[in-house]
Amino acid sequence: MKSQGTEPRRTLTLRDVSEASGVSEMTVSRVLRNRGDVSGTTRARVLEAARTLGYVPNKIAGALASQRVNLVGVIIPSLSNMVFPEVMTGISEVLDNTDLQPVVGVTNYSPAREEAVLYEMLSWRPSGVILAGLEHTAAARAMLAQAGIPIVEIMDIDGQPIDNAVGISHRRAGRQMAEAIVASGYRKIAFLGTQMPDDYRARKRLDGFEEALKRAGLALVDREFYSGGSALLKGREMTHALLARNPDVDFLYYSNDMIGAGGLLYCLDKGIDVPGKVGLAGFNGVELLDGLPRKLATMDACRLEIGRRAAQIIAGHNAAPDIGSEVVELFPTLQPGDTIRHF
Amino acid sequence: MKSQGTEPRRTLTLRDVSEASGVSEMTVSRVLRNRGDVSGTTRARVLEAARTLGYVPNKIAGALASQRVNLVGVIIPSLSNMVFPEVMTGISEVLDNTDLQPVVGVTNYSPAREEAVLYEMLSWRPSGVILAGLEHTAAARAMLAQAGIPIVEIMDIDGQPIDNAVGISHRRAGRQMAEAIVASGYRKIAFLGTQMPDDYRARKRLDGFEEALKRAGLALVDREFYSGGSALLKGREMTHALLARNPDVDFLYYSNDMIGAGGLLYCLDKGIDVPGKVGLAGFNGVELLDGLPRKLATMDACRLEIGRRAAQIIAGHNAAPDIGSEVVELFPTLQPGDTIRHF
DNA sequence: GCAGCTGCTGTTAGCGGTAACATAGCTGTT
DNA sequence: AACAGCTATGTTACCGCTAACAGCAGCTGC
Repeated sequence: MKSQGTEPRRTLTLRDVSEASGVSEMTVSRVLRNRGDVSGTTRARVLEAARTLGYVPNKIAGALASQRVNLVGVIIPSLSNMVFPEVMTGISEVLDNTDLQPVVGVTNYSPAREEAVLYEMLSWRPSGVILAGLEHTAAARAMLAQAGIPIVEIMDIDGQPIDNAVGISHRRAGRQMAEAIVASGYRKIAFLGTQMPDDYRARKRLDGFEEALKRAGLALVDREFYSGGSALLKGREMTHALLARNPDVDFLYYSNDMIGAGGLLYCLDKGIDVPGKVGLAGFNGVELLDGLPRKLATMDACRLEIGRRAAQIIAGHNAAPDIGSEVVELFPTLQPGDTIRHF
Repeated sequence: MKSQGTEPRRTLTLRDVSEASGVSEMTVSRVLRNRGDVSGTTRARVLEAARTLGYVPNKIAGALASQRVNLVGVIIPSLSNMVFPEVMTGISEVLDNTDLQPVVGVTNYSPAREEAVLYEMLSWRPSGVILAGLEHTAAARAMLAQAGIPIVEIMDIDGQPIDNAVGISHRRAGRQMAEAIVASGYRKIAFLGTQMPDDYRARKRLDGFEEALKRAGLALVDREFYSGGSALLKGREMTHALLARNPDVDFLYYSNDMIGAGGLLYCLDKGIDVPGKVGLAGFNGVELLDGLPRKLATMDACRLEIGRRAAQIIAGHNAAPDIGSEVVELFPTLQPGDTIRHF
């Protein structure tokens, strides 16, 4: 803090270490970065001096001089819904084996905020950017395209990526789920989800879902949206409202597992026969579901793997700058759980 | 990306904007930072040029020249347990009204990793650091003390802070919960929690809890620990194991709400009378609980407020550097819910 | 008419490192 | 002995921006 024990002490520089160890600043720099040949004795003396002084290198100066920044910007909509932390885990896992470091920015599903966060990040000249989704403001797209660094758009591949992309087809995922539901004999199907002006992926799932229903000669019986609040509680409330409105509904498709879990708990509370009278399904494959009394049908979104692959792309470009762009499609698997009836 | 439309284009600098708009680099710099007087016409010309070129300032150079970095390092143990995202929300909420920006680092409850993350962060010379807990490696403490920037240790105040601290007394929280439980007539009390070599706060809660039991002439009947995996599921499993071992236990105190929720679901599944035969309590006050069939007793940890106050301290020091250190103690409230019986 | 503003713009000298090149001392070779 | 070929270290010139100060109009006031 401010006025520590000894003196007013300004912050240390290479020069301080250089003077303390009797070699040039350059040599100190080399030792501290393990770059170039330095004799064992000198290295030891320098390290000793740096340690006792408590020198912490100034990466700002280093980055400016070397034109190299070991940071990777990661821009995600939210931290509080279990899905992005897992993506982060995948990213960290891979970057931990490189000299790159993730830096997180959060947009709260606001495109304007995404643009602002991106601008801020690019102004630190990172080695790459990973960001969620394919939909961005025009300005954001322009910045990304101009940045001259590898960009990976994650989660979604239904659209035109700027550079690289890693994700799943949410449209297809929605379709698959609808097909499975219809195949199990459910006919009166309803949707419950987030209000999604800016959750494009939830919208794409719904689009795919409805498309497959249509192809089967069906249509959604009803739909219910929410925003904000405890997802579990909202799931209960929405389920209650929807079933009250449509007592004959036989399947509830939720846009995410959390509200699905709320719905499941509600049905169990009310003694509703699941999956006999009503079937349920969510989306994401969150770990939370493992602890529920019954396993909710879901599709995992390959979150960990998405994080890993995205990081690998950035790391790859960092090691060998002239690789081309790529699009990696992952395929989620349907986990039927205990809430879709089997024949 | 790499080879976009037009030319090989190196990244733009102030000079490019300066040439495009016919004024000096300094004037461009002033316009872009809204610093100093610039005529309206010039300002407009510069902004126009910057916009059409797609110029993004280089904060690395700016920070080096001005010796000012608008970043605040935030170091937390984990993103995946609902508690830290909420702290982050509080921090962002406050910093959004300043020119400061949070940068997150995650330690996974490892002191060595915390030290590494801290070193990395300090090497970017942030304007302040917020980090969880009062326990750090000796080297980390030394770095923090030397950094010459405001430090805020959050979550916990049972110990000696390096500079500022904002948090609650976990020891007291544990004590309070024990007192409430004993007051409700429970006598055969067990603890279920995380294995906590490095979760000092969970340990302090348990310490306080046992201390209060002892004062009431009681002791823990049994205890059960876990690590890793789905907390909800673990809660079920541990509860099962513990109740099998001790059929006469009448209260289960969980180290966090998530495993508590698992325990609650288990008890409801098994038809165990809650809170008649067995009472339950957790810790944290997570939103998730609102959706459960019955409300788990808990104590909120003031997470949002902790984030806010910590950010305010940093912002305050940033505005007026000569403020002294402070310790802010917050007081969690006990939420009895439906899982402690009332007289 | 001129000192003394005020308002706008330019110049200079770094910030703390690192790339690239230069240099000094040693080998081992022929 | 002379020289290439090391290895270990030092020197120089920036990286892109901003603080601090300098300059120069055009006014104001007396």
